[in-house]
Amino acid sequence: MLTLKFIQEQKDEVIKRLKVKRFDATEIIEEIIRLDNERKSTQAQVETLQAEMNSLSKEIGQLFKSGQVEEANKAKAKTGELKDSIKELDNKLSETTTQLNNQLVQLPNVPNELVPEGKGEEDNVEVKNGGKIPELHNAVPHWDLIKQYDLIDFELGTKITGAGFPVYKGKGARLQRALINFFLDEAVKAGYMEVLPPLVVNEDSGFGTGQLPDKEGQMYHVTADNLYLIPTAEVPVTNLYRDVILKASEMPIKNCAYSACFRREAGSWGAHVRGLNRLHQFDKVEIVQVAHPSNSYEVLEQMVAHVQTLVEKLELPWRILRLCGGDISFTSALTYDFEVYSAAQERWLEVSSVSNFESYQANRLKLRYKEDGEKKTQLAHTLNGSALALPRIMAALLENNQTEEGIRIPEVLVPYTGFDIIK
RNA sequence: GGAGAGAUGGCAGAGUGGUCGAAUGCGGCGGUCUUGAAAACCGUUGUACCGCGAGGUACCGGGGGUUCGAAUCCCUCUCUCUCCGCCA
Repeated sequence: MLTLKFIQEQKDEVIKRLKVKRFDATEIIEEIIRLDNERKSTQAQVETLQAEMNSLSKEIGQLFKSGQVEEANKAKAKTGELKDSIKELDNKLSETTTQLNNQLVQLPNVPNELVPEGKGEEDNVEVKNGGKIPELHNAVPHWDLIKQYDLIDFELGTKITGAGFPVYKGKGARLQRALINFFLDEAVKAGYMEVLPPLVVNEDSGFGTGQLPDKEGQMYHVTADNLYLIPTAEVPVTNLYRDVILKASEMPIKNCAYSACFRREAGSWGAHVRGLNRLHQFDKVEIVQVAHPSNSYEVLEQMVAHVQTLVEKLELPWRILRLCGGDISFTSALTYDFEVYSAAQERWLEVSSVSNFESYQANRLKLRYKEDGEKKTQLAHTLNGSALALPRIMAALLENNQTEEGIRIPEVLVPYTGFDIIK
């Protein structure tokens, strides 16, 4: 969430920039400022009374100690009223604070200046592309290829779990594992430290990265223990740094993680979400960085560059989009999406999303740093990106590399798969 | 799942109703000494909020209560450890 200081000091700027996200913040900001001011004055009152109470209590203690019991009892009588006022004001204070927080979490992150105006996907701006779109005739879509070569079984998944939970089999499973290992190895080579996090997180973690309180419905909730299945490794990995004060010299922190990801995603199930295009459970390798505010945008560029090397090595046609205000997420300040071209579906598939959250998550996480020798703490910046999400990569690889003989495996993956063609 | 013990500052660990934001040790930082380092010695060392400032307030796992006053007493939740059971 945004800091109160920022909102108070740059109110008009916040309203203006949130318009790019198509969010009218005028009212909510007025309310936040009103509540914050109320909070401050109530707090001042409470603290004055508490100070009074503290000194009175000390006096009573002294009186008892010196045996002046009567005096002490007299003084005691005075505290009752004070106590009541403190209690009353204290209740008001916590009520105001709760209301303030409720408003604050509803305010999205302000977008960076680079974020273009726009309503939705169609207004995203292509910033770069590469690779070659293969020319295939009668290309078979991946949902048919996986049946033909017996790589993934959706019906079996439906039988044991439900729709959107595929079962990978034989070379399909092996290819999946190859991609995971390839992505992890590449990330480690690029300086990211690998972590293998829990796939289930608590409420605090969900709040820290911004999934809770509002996007509850998108996660699977283990109600018996009040835990959530992670929608992305971003959640557990970023939360490793919750309530942490770093030294400036420790940044940037670079972590990567493979995880299964779980999404309830109550969307439609038409042609565009067929096969591997949208699943309830899928695999992903995520890269996460905690960076100094002064260079977090350079870090973002590096992360984008890293993802680019992946799609290039996989020989997939790719393009990078800068998300417009209407398509960028609630918590992000700037996001680049990677898409790869899927030759049989004849459309671009999103396979990565790389974002700078600036201090928006850090403020929720209480993730701070100190400059060398400085006493005051400042909020760090957090970033993350998919590197990469597997299912659509798999879809594109299968569709783009289909030949008369079978499905050709890109060279970089052969050491991982142990085969160079699926027949 | 059953029984017991516990949760205090970066770490270890004292404190069982007032003078305790909290002893002491270690670690960190600064200094003295030294050509430099080590050792020794001296000093310093939590976070947040309010306030221009002086200063004030809160925090001893979380929440609630008792009391003029709570790290300390009571209730409750969470977590950790030990033993037993079960188990990949």
